[in-house]
Amino acid sequence: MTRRPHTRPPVLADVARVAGVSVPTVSRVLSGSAPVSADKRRQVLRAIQELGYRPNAAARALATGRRSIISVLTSDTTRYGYASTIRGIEEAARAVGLVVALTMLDGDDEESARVAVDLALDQPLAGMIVLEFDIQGSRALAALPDTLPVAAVSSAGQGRSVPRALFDDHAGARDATNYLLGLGHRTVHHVGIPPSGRPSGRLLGWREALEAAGAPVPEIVESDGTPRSGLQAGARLARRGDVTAVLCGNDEVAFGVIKALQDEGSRVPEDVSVVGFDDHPLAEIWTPSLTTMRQDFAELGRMAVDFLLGRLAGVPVEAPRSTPRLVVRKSTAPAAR
Amino acid sequence: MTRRPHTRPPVLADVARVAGVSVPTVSRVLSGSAPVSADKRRQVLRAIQELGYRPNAAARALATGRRSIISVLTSDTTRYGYASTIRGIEEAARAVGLVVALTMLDGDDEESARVAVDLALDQPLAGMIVLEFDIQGSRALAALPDTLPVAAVSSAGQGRSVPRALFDDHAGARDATNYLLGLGHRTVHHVGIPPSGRPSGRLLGWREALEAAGAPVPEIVESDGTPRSGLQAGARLARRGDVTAVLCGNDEVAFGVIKALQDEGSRVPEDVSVVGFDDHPLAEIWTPSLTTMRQDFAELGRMAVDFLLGRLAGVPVEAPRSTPRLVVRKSTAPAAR
DNA sequence: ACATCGCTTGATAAACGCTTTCATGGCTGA
DNA sequence: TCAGCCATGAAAGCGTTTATCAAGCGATGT
Repeated sequence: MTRRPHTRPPVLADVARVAGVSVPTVSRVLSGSAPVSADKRRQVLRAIQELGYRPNAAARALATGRRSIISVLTSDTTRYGYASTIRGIEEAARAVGLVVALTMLDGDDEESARVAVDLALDQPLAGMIVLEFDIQGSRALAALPDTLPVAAVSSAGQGRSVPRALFDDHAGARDATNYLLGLGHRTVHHVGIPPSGRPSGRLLGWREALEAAGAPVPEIVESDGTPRSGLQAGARLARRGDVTAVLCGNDEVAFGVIKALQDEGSRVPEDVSVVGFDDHPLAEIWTPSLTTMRQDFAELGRMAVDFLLGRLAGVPVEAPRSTPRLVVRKSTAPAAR
Repeated sequence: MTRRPHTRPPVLADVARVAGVSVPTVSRVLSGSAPVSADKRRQVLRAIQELGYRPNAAARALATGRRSIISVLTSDTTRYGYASTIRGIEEAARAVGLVVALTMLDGDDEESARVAVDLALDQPLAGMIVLEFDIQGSRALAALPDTLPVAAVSSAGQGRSVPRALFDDHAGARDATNYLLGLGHRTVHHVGIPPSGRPSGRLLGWREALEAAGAPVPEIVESDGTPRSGLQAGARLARRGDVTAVLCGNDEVAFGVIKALQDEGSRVPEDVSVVGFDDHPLAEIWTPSLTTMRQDFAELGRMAVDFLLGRLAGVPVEAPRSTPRLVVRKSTAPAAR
């Protein structure tokens, strides 16, 4: 049982009284905004120590007008890409003394986007970062008032209304597809994940590469981005019979696809090559280890913060961009002849 | 290029002026704390709409003394257990109109714990939840002032100084070990993950079950909780030669252990049974699918919030407790004779 | 019918805890 | 002795909420 102190917490005036100085003097010691003589400073510090004084954040925010919260809006916090981006944002924010507030967007109608946004805006925000990896993110972006500094983290080629830190999954998907074509596969199938609005960059890059190579463009197999949906997608691919190469929208889906293919008797990579997207921590110890497009999400999150802060400071910053890199492992092989 | 409005945001006084009423009247419309005539109310609402007014959270917090932020301290945001717990916390907090602030504890010395705690305390906090899954969490807990309402999420059997929402991994590990012994295994090896202080509940439950059954207690193999470290642990186990059953500290480690065992020529489950902990989303599609102790982290997070809120309201709430449940899949089998 | 009372509604003012501007008084240095 | 500097304190905000007060107005009692 911890003692619940019913006495109100000490305030600046208490410190001043105990130290025998005026309120502004204490404030100056705290902020260093003006010189204070050595012994007064010492007395003040001692009083602070003694009383266990902590500045009231609300009062400080009100007086200074400085905001110290970055709000992050996201539809998910557990999946790899999301969680890593959030980690990057938090690290960068913490490095400059800002705190990250997290609000989930659950429900993909506009009403719930509005509710979530309202909740987030109830805080005194320095700025906001929206993870626009999916439709929920886009909805939230649309529901934001334009008076607030916002940065989105999203796939290149989305709308241009809001400043964005971009990951170029368009180029990434093109590279991955070309890699598979280069292995001799006649074409490449695609397991899509839910896009944030228009067709995803991954889809576009994939299609572009196929068309450029004169390869047929197969029908897309949809998934919701989870391993379980990958399982279903894999089963459908296995039934087609003519599939030799698959590009998946993310690694979690790729895991499911591989599993389903194996369950249906296809060997990976001997019969079917599979490429993922993101480089999930388990990709390298999957069986077979997964060839994937590595995406540095944490870096992306950090870039988003720097970008937002730069804009806040009035410095014109170019929208940062991160391009995924191919990591070749054991889930891909030259086409069988 | 979005228009950057250099005009300061509208305040209550602006609304009052536009609506032609006094400031407190606007406030009353907003909070409903006192009746306001119908047409004044209408005018006020129209003015709010027109100006795009948003109450200043800092001012409101200062005036009311109400705090709307729950701070979450955690050493990790990406791993499954952590991320899921955070999700549960966020959901429960949002349901009651609170916002979650996330601060990472990175560095396991006391100094960095103090820095992180200070940053978090710079906000006007309703309360704090510490994820005490590891030593960083314990450090942070120790660095907290005792004037703040705190709840920890931790393993049963840890210290009692702070109110905690508990997950009973002690009982879970005992159950898992008994299950393996029941399959006829002579003993069960354990791959540990970093504890939060004293020996982890998982370790204790495991040892307790072995001793109760009169089985030998093998030396523990350590890991850091990542798949990669599981790989090393698995390799070491494979070299021992006499291992037929392994209880892993979490699923990520179990994945690595299985992979390494397979690489070394052991079959799972025919030669070695492996049990994980947590029920990671990939556990069911691993090859072989992973038998594990399912832990409902999201529920645990929700319980922690309810617990904290109950204590804040002065209602004496019993510390909630969640016990993991065995999920049998294909990574375990009766001992070979 | 008139003064009185109670009730609704609006306004004035104080408070929340801090920062910041400005004025003041004591020093220093020439 | 006086200009100039420094440390310090008094006071005015920051944008809300809330208590207190005053005014308006219909209803009531005689």
